Amino acid sequence: MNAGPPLPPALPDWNGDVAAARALQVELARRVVLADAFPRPPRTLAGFDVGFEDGGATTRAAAVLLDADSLQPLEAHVARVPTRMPYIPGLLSFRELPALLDALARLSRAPDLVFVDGHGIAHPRRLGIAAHFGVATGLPSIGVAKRVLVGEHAEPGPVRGDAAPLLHRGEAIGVALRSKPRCRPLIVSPGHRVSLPGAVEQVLRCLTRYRLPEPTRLADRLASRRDRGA
DNA sequence: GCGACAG
DNA sequence: ATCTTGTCGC
Repeated sequence: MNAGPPLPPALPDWNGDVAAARALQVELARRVVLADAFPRPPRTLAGFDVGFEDGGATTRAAAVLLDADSLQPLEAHVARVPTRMPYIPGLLSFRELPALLDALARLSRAPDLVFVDGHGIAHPRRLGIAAHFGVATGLPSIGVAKRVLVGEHAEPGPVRGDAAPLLHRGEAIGVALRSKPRCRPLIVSPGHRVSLPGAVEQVLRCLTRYRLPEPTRLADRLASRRDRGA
């Protein structure tokens, strides 16, 4: 194996110490691998997203497993856990990861590639929720966010597939990708065991008629309560 | 000191 | 994220 140094505690109980949480992110970010290390092409994909109930007291996470070729869902699960921490920009993963891991455990098999709603390395310390999820589980992951957290980018062209690099402190940390005409671009960034070009390539492969790629779109519907049966 | 700020 | 109806546009 190639385990490398053991992982620092990924989810310490929240005690309000923002500085300590940030320091842990810097430590975990060192474990992120930005090279494509997943089955190519992948056979199964998984999409993850989080929502809240009871005025935020309960965190609800959705996990959807899909066939990579047909993009059809194979399994869908929802996990509910008590919310332990408030939302703090830059520390999102500490708040949402517990629920996501619970949802992941419900899948009957491990996916070849994971898509998480939120950023990968397009984060102040390069550890957005998708990257944290990847390092914590060892699974290849990609971050698909609807808005920028850090960095700047030019307006991408109007055609699906047009992209503009997201830059931060001289680094290309992601891409603003036009996934659908007349819609704000998605911010795609590598999570773990995926390169930036690889992340964009895989997201493009999952686009149909909507703004979000299928894995994240399906998880989004389950997590956000507007999953009107059928 | 004044904004910005994933979900 | 969530609170919320109808409405403008393709």
